[in-house]
Amino acid sequence: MNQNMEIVNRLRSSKLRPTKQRIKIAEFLFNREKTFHFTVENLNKIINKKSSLEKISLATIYNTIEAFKKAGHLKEILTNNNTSYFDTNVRSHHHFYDDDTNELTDINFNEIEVSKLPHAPKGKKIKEVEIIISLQKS
Amino acid sequence: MNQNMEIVNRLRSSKLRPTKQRIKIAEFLFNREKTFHFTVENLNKIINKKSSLEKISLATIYNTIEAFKKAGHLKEILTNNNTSYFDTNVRSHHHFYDDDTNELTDINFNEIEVSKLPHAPKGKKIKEVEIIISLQKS
DNA sequence: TTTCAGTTTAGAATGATTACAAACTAGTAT
DNA sequence: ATACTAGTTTGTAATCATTCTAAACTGAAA
Repeated sequence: MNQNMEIVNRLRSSKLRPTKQRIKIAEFLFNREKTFHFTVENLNKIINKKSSLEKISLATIYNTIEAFKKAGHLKEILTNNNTSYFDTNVRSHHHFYDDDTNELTDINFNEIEVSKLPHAPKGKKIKEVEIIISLQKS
Repeated sequence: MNQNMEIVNRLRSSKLRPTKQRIKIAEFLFNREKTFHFTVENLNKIINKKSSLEKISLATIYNTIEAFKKAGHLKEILTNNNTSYFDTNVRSHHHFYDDDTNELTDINFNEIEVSKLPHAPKGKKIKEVEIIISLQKS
């Protein structure tokens, strides 16, 4: 209950009650160096692998991911695959999407540059600019 | 069977047998001035509205849209909504996506500009660059 | 006019996600 | 400590989009 304090505080400051399920998922997702791309099904398999003592229900994983997303700890990535992908890197950045393998890769922020942006329609403002570069075999 | 010739030829030149279902859908989609954004469910409702004499099955609509997409007559648009959106405008262009209403709007090609692109990972080449600007109430 | 590969169809199957209602629990007040 | 309550978790059912399937149908070539 000590190396968890950082995670617990992170949850508290997002008004998320630090339950053991949320702590376990948050530790898994956020205590890592490289950013992590995943689907819910994906995460479920890892979190609930046989060795896990306390299983977390799929519904809770969905709830938690949704809560983390709303709190700004996760970013949802767009693909044309009918599955949601999430990214632990919430800073503005973009992605390669491999149509053949369904794999996502980050694009380094300094490798892409938008020099001109439209203005939003009236009554609206720009929330986010997302660029996906889809790849195919060359 | 005359104002259809353009559509029929379009289908033929894509190696798509011009069946009455495909002709009907193609006429609806491509005989218009402004570009059209839709989901399959969307299109199904319009094509099969009560007044339609000959209904087209949902499976056929899915098949047809897939065939048109493969032939390059439709473009699939990415959103984080778990539904596929299509666009009759296949020229390279980008979109606003309104998170509140799930509506897509074209961004005029001269209103956005990418000045720097990453190179594709080895073995891969860039198929498409897609930019989605998500909007929220201001 | 026959033939057959390509197409359509209704309905079943699948996969992702959301809804639900009962059981549980973190945190607060007593 | 104890009780309380709103917030959470859970298993399961329900929903929604999409794909599969196998039988019936049809455009167009011979």
